[in-house]
Amino acid sequence: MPTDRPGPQTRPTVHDIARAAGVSLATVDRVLNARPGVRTGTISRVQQAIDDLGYVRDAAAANLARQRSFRFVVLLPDRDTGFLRALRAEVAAARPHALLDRILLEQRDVAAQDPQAMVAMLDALADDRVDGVAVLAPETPQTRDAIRRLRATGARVVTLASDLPGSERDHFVGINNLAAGRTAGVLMGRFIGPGAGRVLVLAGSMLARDHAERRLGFDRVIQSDFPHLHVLPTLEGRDDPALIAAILPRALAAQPDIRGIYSIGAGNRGLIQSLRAMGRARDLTVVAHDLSPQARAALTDGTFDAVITQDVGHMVRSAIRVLRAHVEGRDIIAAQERIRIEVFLKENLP
Amino acid sequence: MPTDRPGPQTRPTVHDIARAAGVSLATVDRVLNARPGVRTGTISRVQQAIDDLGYVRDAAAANLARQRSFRFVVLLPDRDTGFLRALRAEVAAARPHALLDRILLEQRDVAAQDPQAMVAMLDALADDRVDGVAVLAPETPQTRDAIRRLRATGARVVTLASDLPGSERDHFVGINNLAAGRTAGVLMGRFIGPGAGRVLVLAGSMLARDHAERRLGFDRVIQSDFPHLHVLPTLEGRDDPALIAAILPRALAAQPDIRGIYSIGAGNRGLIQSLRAMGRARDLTVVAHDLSPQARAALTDGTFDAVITQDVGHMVRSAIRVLRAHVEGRDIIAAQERIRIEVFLKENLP
DNA sequence: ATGAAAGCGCTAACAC
DNA sequence: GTGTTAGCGCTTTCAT
Repeated sequence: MPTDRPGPQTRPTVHDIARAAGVSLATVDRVLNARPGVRTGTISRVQQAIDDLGYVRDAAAANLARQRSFRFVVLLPDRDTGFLRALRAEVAAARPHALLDRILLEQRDVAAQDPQAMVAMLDALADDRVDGVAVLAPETPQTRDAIRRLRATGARVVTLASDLPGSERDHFVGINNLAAGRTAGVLMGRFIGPGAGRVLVLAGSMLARDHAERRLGFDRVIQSDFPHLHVLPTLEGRDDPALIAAILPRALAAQPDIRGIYSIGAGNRGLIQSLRAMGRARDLTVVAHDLSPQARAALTDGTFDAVITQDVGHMVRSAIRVLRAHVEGRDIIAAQERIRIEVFLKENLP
Repeated sequence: MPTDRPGPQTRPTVHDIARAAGVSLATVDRVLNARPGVRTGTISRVQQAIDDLGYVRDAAAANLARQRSFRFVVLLPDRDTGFLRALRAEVAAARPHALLDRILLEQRDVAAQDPQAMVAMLDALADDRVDGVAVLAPETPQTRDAIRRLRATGARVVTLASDLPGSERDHFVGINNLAAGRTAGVLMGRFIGPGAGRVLVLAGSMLARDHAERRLGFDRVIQSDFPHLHVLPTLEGRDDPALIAAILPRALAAQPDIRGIYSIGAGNRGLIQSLRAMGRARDLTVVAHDLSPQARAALTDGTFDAVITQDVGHMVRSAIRVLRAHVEGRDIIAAQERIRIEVFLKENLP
């Protein structure tokens, strides 16, 4: 029962267009690339031939002839979290593959505690000749403006992990963090079950848009679907194991009926250490983000109950594909660039 | 703080190799493609030059010169389930993109109720000249052998969704179904909570390896982590809404303490209809597979509690990439071809 | 405004 | 065995 077989077709080439339109290759090329110096009448004749023959440009051949190469830069905060470490590793892993496609991939760390550093770096790239930039930056008016300036130079920009709406970036590579927070909320609510109680929320910093969005989604779900749970104000651990080890026991002691912890962002190492030290690893329901080696271990031994992740390798490859498509003026396959909210429990670890 | 910038390098070409080794382009090409007719000494001289210069072949240029085109065929059972419908749609959607890479993509439906049909089709393809085949077939010794015969003709084969170990297929495109079953089990166990009860399992047919593996993973997790739950023998609904509507109420009536239903495979339409008709849509914990429009609606209105999915678009694109890499003798990026077990709850629907 | 011709990196006849 | 040469489909000087 044959269903769908295309005939063995031979695609038309620029030669076919040239012959059909009665012009030379050069003219076809000018029309194809919307270059000036062609009479309107000629343009329409060529366009007609293109449409008639159903011509589709061979991108590989075009790139070969063009000898075009791309320079893409990935900008990351210079912190040392599991997530950023993984991101850097994936960028490094992607470099040789990118090189095969004539893409030079650089990665630079930007001082995270200095708000001006990122702006300075973006402005430097605007002067430098760079084709595309993938950036993970906190949401400030200054970074937004710097990205706008960078875009104005013709460079393409994607935001990574944490979006910067209003910055005129071309694309956001990451998960829907509101939905991720909702997912965390429903896992927390259903795992804790019917009894009332409080939930502690731990975050690196609320300046990052991704963290703020997760918190919002989490709160909304708990409020609407699990009203018997009470979510406490965010505890900012600044990804500092020592700080977390100091504030967490105090917070747990202050409220005796805490039944769950939602770890919104970086700082899992300190959280895990503290929980184990306090002997509270098993009785609390803990939902965290980012499947680092530490988080994986915590999931395995029951310290964590669920970990929500985004595939960092996918993000890096997607950022490269999207930047390239934008530079070449091609469409992207939206579904392929959708970064998934992945849920891991002890039982489905890969 | 610059971290990682490669210098603006120009890749060596075949010309550079030829010059360095003191041979002609043709000889370089012979060595590169392991073609016969080159003295051992010459081979090693060329190989030396390749290594010294760090030459990497430009795949795009090679394909252009080679004018090679690929014929890939996707073989699917001729049933009309949401999953297969989605798979067909994705194949159709991928066709134009594939064509840009000189890949002719065909899709054929094979009679599902006739065990010989698939074998006949595979053998027909073995005679036909086809470069790659992606197949979704039940696991029988006959299909295994037919795939082995097909592979022997030089065609590359990937199994889709349901694996056929021992068939010598090149690759399996799909999720780890044992892990998917485990995931379903833990969601079921944790959502139902501490009280004892029974769980009904509904499947299309246990002949399919993917379904059998899911069942196994599910049983194992329930047994080890939720021993207070008792899993009943599989109810085979054959994806027939009428049949399911007939057997489901009987099964539910026979055991009063059924608290959950695990729908392993096709047949969600009938399940949803029956649950609504019986008024049991809300009180039972239902975990199902494959996010069809019906399943999505059931999740939204609370009939389903969780749906486990594999991204069908990803599967199709992955199958094409993998087949092509195998035909061209290239490596695949394993992480990119990993099909994820996705978990959807009402709150994190995309 | 248009065309002829060379060439991108690689492959494949066909000579020698 | 090895080399010469003519492309693959497209772009790009440089003439006209």
